[in-house]
Amino acid sequence: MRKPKAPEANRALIVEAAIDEFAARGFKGASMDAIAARTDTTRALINYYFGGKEKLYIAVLEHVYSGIREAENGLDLAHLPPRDAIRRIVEFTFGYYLENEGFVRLVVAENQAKGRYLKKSKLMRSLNRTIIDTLGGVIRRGQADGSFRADIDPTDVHLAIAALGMFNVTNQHTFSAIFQRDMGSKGDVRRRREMV
Amino acid sequence: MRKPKAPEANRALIVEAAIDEFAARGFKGASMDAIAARTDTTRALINYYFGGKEKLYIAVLEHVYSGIREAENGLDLAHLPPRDAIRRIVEFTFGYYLENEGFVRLVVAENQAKGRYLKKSKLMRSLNRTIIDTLGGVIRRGQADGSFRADIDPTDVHLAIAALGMFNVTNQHTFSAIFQRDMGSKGDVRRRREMV
DNA sequence: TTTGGAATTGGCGGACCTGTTAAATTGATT
DNA sequence: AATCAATTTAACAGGTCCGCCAATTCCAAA
Repeated sequence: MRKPKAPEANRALIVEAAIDEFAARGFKGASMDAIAARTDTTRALINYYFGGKEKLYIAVLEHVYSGIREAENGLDLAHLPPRDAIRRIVEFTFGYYLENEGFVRLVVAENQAKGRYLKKSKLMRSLNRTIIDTLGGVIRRGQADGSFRADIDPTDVHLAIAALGMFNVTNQHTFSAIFQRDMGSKGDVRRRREMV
Repeated sequence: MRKPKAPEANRALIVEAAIDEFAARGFKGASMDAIAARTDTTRALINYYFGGKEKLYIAVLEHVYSGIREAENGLDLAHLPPRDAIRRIVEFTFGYYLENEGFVRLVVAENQAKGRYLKKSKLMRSLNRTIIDTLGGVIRRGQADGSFRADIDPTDVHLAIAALGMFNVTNQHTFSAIFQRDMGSKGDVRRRREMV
């Protein structure tokens, strides 16, 4: 009793399952068998496809980073006044992190590994220039029409947006436990997004 | 050829080494043998002291949380005007995270574990009330003398301060790698602290 | 000096986990 | 129908890691 051949579908399934597993347990903590179980395949098959745990992890990393940058490119900010454009970027980012915990937790995992695997992927550098560019464009427009101060660095702005957005996801559990707040409740989330 | 008896000194050494190891590799990733090697002891001895990996991890958690809360209590804010007091809290927190990466990375690790171990420690709840109380006190004073708005929640303020401060440490590597910034350079760090 | 409990060590057993390899199976092509 | 490459499976070998136990050593008090 064999499964029918479905390599492409399997590849996609494996990547999705791997996102969850790596996000939940980090690189070392993740188990190839666990990923195989989630996809009704075997560890050997995954190795046949991706060539090992590390290669799979890097493939996952590239997949999720591509995902968020693509979504950002679809924001269509050109016709918005600078202040509204910034607000839109903030709300989008905050929401994206919330709906894609996998991405956020992978970034955390990758930092725990000191960025070791990210550095091995050439694809990354080109990929991530775009968010700074779009942010820079909006800021320049805002400076030209007087909405924004002159001494603003796009990378700094991105840092602030990312920091406040990620914290909500990454520190959910300790924050909830320590300060008796349900970080997940709908009302609170909306309020925090507004605050950012 | 045995080592002399030095249980108290050993206990302290082991906790320090465990902070580094757990911070660097997370709960599951950390190796008891690695901790033993750093302290010139053996895995069996550590188990004799702490009763297992999980108990040791919880002891470490309580140790580092006690550390930051004690330091916060020494801030002596009563004689400062509200705005200066807030600024002092921000600068202290930012600096403490930077100098105690171990603490920050342990918080990250604990969140990856969904706060499982933190919840097992009764000590935590009482410990962490203090930071919110001191912040609340400063904010009330500021609202009374008109420096601050009325609609401010101390927990929200703490969240913002913690988020921006932690991001610098936790996302150092991915941020540096992606945006070609050396997050560690002295000048940049000072500038970012001022920004917060 | 003896003794008893605390501290310390080495080693064993069991559980996981990963990468590989040889064999079995499938589906398309001839 | 036969063939052949692409998939898929089962099993093995090597490695790491943790908790436990029995034995040994240290120290202080009697």
